[in-house]
Amino acid sequence: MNKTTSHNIVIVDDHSLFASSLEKLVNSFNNFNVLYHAKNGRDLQQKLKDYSELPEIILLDLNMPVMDGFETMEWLHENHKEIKVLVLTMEDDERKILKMLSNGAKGYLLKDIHPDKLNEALVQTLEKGYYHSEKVAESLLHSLHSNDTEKPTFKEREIDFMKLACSEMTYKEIADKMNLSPKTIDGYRQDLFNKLDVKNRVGLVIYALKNDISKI
Amino acid sequence: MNKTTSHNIVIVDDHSLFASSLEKLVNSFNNFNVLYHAKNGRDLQQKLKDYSELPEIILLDLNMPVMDGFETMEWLHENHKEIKVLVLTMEDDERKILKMLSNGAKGYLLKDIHPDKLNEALVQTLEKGYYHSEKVAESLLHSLHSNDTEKPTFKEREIDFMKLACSEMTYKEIADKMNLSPKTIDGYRQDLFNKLDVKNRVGLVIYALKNDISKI
DNA sequence: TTTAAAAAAGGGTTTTTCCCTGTTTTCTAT
DNA sequence: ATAGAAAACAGGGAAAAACCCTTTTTTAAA
Repeated sequence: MNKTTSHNIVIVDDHSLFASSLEKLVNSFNNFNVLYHAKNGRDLQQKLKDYSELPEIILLDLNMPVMDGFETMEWLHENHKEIKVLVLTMEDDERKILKMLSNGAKGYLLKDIHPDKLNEALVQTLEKGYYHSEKVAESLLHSLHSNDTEKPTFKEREIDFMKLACSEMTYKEIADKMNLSPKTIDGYRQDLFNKLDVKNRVGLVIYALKNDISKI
Repeated sequence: MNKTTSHNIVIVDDHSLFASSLEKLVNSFNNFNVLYHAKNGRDLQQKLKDYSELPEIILLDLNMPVMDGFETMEWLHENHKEIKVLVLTMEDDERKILKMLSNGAKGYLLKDIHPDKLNEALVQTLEKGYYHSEKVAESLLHSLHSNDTEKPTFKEREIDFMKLACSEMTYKEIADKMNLSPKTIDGYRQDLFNKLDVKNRVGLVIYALKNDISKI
């Protein structure tokens, strides 16, 4: 492996064990080299300044403290359009995939993929400028005609509400916490009851727990 | 690094990207060598048979399809007591920690730890037979203290009621099903609220699920 | 700029839940 | 048998949840 021909990668992930492990893997690929990794978006901003060399590709996680993947993506799109970003996360939520891709991500990879796929993604991103797995393509198509009876899709705020509903809080308290009127919460509640075909709050709680929307 | 003095590790994790990455990391440690990785418990059973060499330490994830970490731990404890198991997961739930340790796990590590900690854990597990982080020690102590205060005892009918409360039935419907007056049910409800220190039915449901009184 | 859709609120009613306070029945131990 | 304790039953009233229908505000799109 010749260092002069190798392409620089940066990993952004708060799970340092994963990041360190991933670094070894990426370094083992032909012509790829991990410059450094950052714990979150803020950390990345600092390190992009501190290091003279810019990466060609950033592998970006979504769930991070301080500055998450969404914010980071927006900032990179504004300030470093030349860096190609591949999202690398466990979240296979359709909404999130679409959000990141429309914010300029060049690809969306799930953490349970085979290492060869990652290598392929990196190579293809350099060559073609993007990489889209079958899964992502599927999601995109699915989102176009999602009239089927499968898992309903939730809005961000609905998910927030469901999580809070899985607690001893009253709806009024939930409204306060979400900075919304109790009436708006009542609207979310009603929509969810209809959408999920449940009769009351306990039914909603059970649904949320069954589908890993909330954990106890 | 001398291969004859290096200790064999096996990784059990369905996230193949993480597993492959972790393999590189572990191989980079002094005197450790990853034999192979398995996608789940079933896969592990097969590979333990197929390979002539047994690992000294298994790094085990919890959330896996087909055969999860809990089942796998039980099986290993029955059939391969000589292999030391370190749980490596994202779940920091106290009950899961206790469950795995009482099933014979030699340590419990979170995936966001620093790589050095993993190295330390592996070394210590070989030397002392176990590795317990501060977090795990905390959980154990906490569970001991909470042992005295809690664990209320339930009557048969109270348990029946709790199970039914974890459904969309109203108290009236539960009363019908249990052949009791709604007011009697109201009495059970009240007693349980006081006994368990919960505010409302959702609190009761969460308690019942957490303590395996009811399953969903 | 008009239009349409989605999100957020409001008003008002019924049902369920919650909580306090009791009475009656059942069981059990002396 | 009988007092004491637990279990079952119950009334009244306040609060929360559930339900339904309408209106305003925000957002995105044509």
